[in-house]
Order: sequence, then C-alpha cells, then structure tokens
Amino acid sequence: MELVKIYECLCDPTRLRLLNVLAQGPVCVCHFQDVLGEPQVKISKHLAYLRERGLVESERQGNWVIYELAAKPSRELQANLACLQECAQRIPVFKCDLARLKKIEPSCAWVRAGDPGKAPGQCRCG
Amino acid sequence: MELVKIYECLCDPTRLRLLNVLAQGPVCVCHFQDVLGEPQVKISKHLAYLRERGLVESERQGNWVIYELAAKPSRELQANLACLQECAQRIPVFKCDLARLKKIEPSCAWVRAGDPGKAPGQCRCG
DNA sequence: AAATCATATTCTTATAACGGAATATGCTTC
DNA sequence: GAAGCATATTCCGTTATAAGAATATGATTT
Repeated sequence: MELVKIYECLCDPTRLRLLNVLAQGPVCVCHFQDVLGEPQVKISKHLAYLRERGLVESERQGNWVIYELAAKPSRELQANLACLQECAQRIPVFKCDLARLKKIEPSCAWVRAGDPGKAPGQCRCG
Repeated sequence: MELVKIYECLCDPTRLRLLNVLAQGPVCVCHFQDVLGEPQVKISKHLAYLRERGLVESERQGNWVIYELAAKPSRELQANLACLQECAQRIPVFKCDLARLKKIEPSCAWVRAGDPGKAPGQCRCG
C-alpha cells in the first residue's frame, strides 16, 4: 500500500526534519548538515531513503547535490506533507530548523534560483 | 517526538485498516476479525500496539472488548487521523472494510448504543 | 467447577531499521 | 594526474517489528 510507504518515511525524526526544511524549497546536502546539526552519513542515508521511496528528488550541480520535494506527488503524499507542515508549525525543533535555514539562505541563493552558473567554487555553508 | 510515535502507528496496513474502521465508532474485537478477515492474534496484537501508544482505548463488556479512538486526541493525532480518513476514502481496501462493517452493523447495535445490558449471551459476528 | 467463548500473551523466527566508522565515488581545481 | 571537497556506500552491531503457533487469562453459561 502506497500509504504505508509514506508513513514509513515519516516515522523517523531526522526524516521529518528534512522534509520540513524541503518544504521551503530546494536545499543542498551541506546545508542540511548545518541546519540539522547531524553528521553527514546520517543526512545522506536518510535522504537516500526518501529518494528511493519517491518522496524527494535529487540533482547534481557540480560538487553538490540538491534535493527537493517530488515534483509530482501523489494525492496521498500531498495530503500528508500538508498535514506534516501544519503540525510542524507548532513544534520547536522544526521552527528552529527553519530559523537556521533562513540565516544560511543568503549564502545559497543560487540554489533556489536554479542557476548553476552562479555556483561558487567552494561551498560556503556555515 | 510524539509525531514520530503517531507515524509509527500508521506504517502498517493492518493498523490503518483498524483505524479506518474505528473512525465509524466503537467496535469489538470479533467484529474486526470479521471485517478485516485476519486472524485473531494479528488483530489483537495490533490493537494492543495502538492502545499502548494512546491512539485507541478499550473497555471490557463481559466477554468482549470494545475498542474506540482515543477520547482526547492531541492536535497532531487529530490532524493525521483526518488526513488518513481523506486518503482512505479513495482506496479500495478501506472502502471494502466499511462495506463489510455495515453488513455486520445491525447485529451489534448494542455496542454502538453503549448499552451493556443488551449484550447477548453469544457474539453473533458474521 | 467444568466447559466454552473472546481476547491477550509468550515464544520463536525472520526481516528491516538506525547509527557510527571506515571507505568509496564523482567533480573540480591546481 | 594528484589533491581536495561534497556526497554516497559498505560493514557492523544493536534494536525493533511482524507473523504464526501455542498457551494463558478472564468472563459466562451449564
């Protein structure tokens, strides 16, 4: 059942945080590390988990990999992501993540702009 | 995180079916067996799982045990159960379960009425 | 109190998940 | 092509989950 696959993705705190951040737009892996404050392996593995199950998509831009929410989510996925968003608004961890994301945001405007030409020679996370 | 606990409850097909049925009102275990067509152990264990995590509550009425959704669900739980309901409407398994429930319903009106005095001497499931 | 019915628990086996350490891959720059 | 950076994968130990078989509990009827 697809619904079960979705819930399996949602039953880990790290993945919830990743999805919450992704709701704001595309993000590259190194920013996740900074925003969540979790080690690289952990982030990478959970992103892979989400990608394999179709919740997110990734695209390589030079040295970096940008992740974003699935472009064509099923009705069920849409509904559940919306529900998560609603819940996350009231939960401190998620709010903190978004706050940290905003601080970093200026330094990675090129990611959001989708303009790979502007990618710097070195990641300026942090 | 409470949200994670909720999603853990939701990431099993049997539990989703149980919750979908429970959205219609209180149900006793033997009816679940009939509606889902699953063995007693399976039903019982999944109900226990949901009870331990606060999604459902149970009450003994003579030989039978009646389950119902938590009386005071958290905001998060409410939101997610509503979301599940919305999704389930479109998924065949869940619709079939509700159809079977309706067929059985007349024989267990006493459960819904909450009138233990009317409990029959023998369960008339099926 | 013995038998019966409805439900719960225990035991076992198989499978999947998480996390961390170490290592590998893929680009880019020099 | 060697070095460096960002990301992914493999390996390992631990823990959680699911399902079925068998058994136990608790209430009711005879």
